[in-house]
Amino acid sequence: MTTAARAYHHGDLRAALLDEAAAMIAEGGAASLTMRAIGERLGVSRAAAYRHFADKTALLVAVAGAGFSRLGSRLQAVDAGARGSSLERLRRLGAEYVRFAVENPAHYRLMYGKEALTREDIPELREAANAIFEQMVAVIEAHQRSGGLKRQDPRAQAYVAWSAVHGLASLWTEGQIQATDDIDGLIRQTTRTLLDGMRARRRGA
Amino acid sequence: MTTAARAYHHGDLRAALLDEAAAMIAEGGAASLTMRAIGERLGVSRAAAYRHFADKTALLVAVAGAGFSRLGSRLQAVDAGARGSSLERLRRLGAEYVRFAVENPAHYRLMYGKEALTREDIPELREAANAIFEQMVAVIEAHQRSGGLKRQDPRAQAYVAWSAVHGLASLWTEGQIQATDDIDGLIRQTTRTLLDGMRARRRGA
DNA sequence: ACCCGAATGTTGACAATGTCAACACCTTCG
DNA sequence: CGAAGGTGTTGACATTGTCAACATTCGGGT
Repeated sequence: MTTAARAYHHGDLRAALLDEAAAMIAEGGAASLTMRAIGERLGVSRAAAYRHFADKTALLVAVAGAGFSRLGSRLQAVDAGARGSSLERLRRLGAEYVRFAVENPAHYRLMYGKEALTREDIPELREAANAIFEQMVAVIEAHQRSGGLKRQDPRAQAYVAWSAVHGLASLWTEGQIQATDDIDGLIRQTTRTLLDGMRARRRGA
Repeated sequence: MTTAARAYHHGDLRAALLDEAAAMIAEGGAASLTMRAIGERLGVSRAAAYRHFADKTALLVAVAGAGFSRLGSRLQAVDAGARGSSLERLRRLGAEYVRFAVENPAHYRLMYGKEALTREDIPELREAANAIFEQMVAVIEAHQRSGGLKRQDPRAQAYVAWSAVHGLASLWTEGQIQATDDIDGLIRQTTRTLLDGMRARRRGA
């Protein structure tokens, strides 16, 4: 069966490829991942990977997909174990998003940067990214209902929120933010500013 | 002299290369730009470009650099011709930033996405990106003084603002935002929300 | 236990690409 | 006008993604 865990020649090449690919990307960026090199590192031949992935893009897509899963899980975990005020819970969620990127910069870049992959639309990744987005929409809708947030189109508001956290994550992973800066402080300030602009108010605009 | 406009064999290959490279990137992404293809399109041989750029990366860096210049000019122009309230002027500035990205998606990706280039740090681009950032810092400082914005570390506040606009720009250029969405509305909502979170208030935080 | 088809893995080969070296051409300047 | 250097060309090579042909191993049916 094509499912997954098997023990043939190598043991479980497919899983090993995913792991190694992620490792190589983390070490030297997506560019350093070559089909020949990954084979060598795993002690198989250059073409071995083609028995498990149609081409290099497919491998990268799979790695990115795994990243989306992990990110989704982390967000869900934080949301589940949330306590404190509505806004503070939201803030933690945003912070967790950025933290994922900070901890897995190369992986995050792969997930959201088309450049490494082909320029074609890859449905699998679009769906994975979309799932993350829908997660955000749902949370925001909930907090709108509970009165913490302004009542606006939840999708639009989710895009705004996503922009803020993705922007910070992206700037960081691209090395645009001076390394000397205090990223945790920045995460805090970004999420706070964002939510301050999104929260429901009694008076003025 | 190595300066610029000359009229040798080709005319002005260097400039032509920059133009054509930008065009190719806009058409088919950075991946579609190959040294051989650009030569062919310009009617020169594959190695001709090497008389003007050390390698492919150098060409890409130059193109990206030109992008930073254009972006800087646009921001400056908007800032110069600003009218309206302090916050509205800032908002327009942010909107212009995103609009640049929306109008030049591939170019913007090249400018801020390391992936297309080598993973090494390219001082020239770091400086160019930094110049844009400093521009933001200066504007934000000014608006803090004039009382429109909260008084916080201007650099940190600039990072927050940059995150918001870059995030939106980035999500858009990466195709993460459904094409059916109203990008102008989104730009407006994002910049408004951001500034609402950044602005000085009379009462409670 | 044995055989067969499918699943895996290997090697050889090819095309595309970045890049360098050797060579040719044109311009400018003394 | 001739030398020097700037500019462009061609030939060649290493790297890489990928496919085809071939080899090996696993699992199941007899």
